[in-house]
Amino acid sequence: MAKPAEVSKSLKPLPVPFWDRDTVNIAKDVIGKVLVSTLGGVWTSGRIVETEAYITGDAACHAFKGETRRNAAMFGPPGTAYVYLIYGFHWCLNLVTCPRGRGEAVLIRALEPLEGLEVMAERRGCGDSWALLSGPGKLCQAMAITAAQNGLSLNTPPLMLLDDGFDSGPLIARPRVGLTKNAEVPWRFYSEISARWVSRK
DNA sequence: ACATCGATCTACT
DNA sequence: GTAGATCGATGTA
Repeated sequence: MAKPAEVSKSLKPLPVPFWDRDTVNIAKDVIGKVLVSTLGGVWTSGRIVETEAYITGDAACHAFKGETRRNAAMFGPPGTAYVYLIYGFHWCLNLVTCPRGRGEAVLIRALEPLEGLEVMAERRGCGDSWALLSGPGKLCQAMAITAAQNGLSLNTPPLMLLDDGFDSGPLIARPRVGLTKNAEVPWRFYSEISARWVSRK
């Protein structure tokens, strides 16, 4: 689907070398990038403002005990989506990182709304832009992301990860949310200047 | 088979 | 602050 008129700057896909580093650094560097969904025939987008890293040897990582049917997409190529259901209600979107087959990923926790606000608000049943995408389950609902997108590339519609050159500035590192295992490590990151859009401070 | 728990969110008190 | 919605993976038998 074509870009809407208001998409201005030089939006470009992330280059292959972007993925060629460790997952914690990818979790930091993906903040500021633009996530686009064209699901449902509607262009919706948001800027990533909050992420969490999940890596090999990390007891909180879904891949910790090896590959299962649920987490299989985590072992796919870098730059693809791992989508899973949490608490029986909410879909969560992860970016699979590299190297392929290690089962590492970055959880997308919050976005600053950019485009398609009306559709996203309708899907969410909520008109407050600050609450539209401020949580992993919320952003999937707003962008119509479900298990149907599990394993898809993030370089082609319906899901795209784009760079418009935005500088997110300094990041804040905090412990990840909702964990019992390995709960202390500060592998949740968010942009200080975008803090109004994050799920929690 | 059954019980428990989890990378959540909303609505209520 | 906490109850409740409800799915899939996992552990115990």
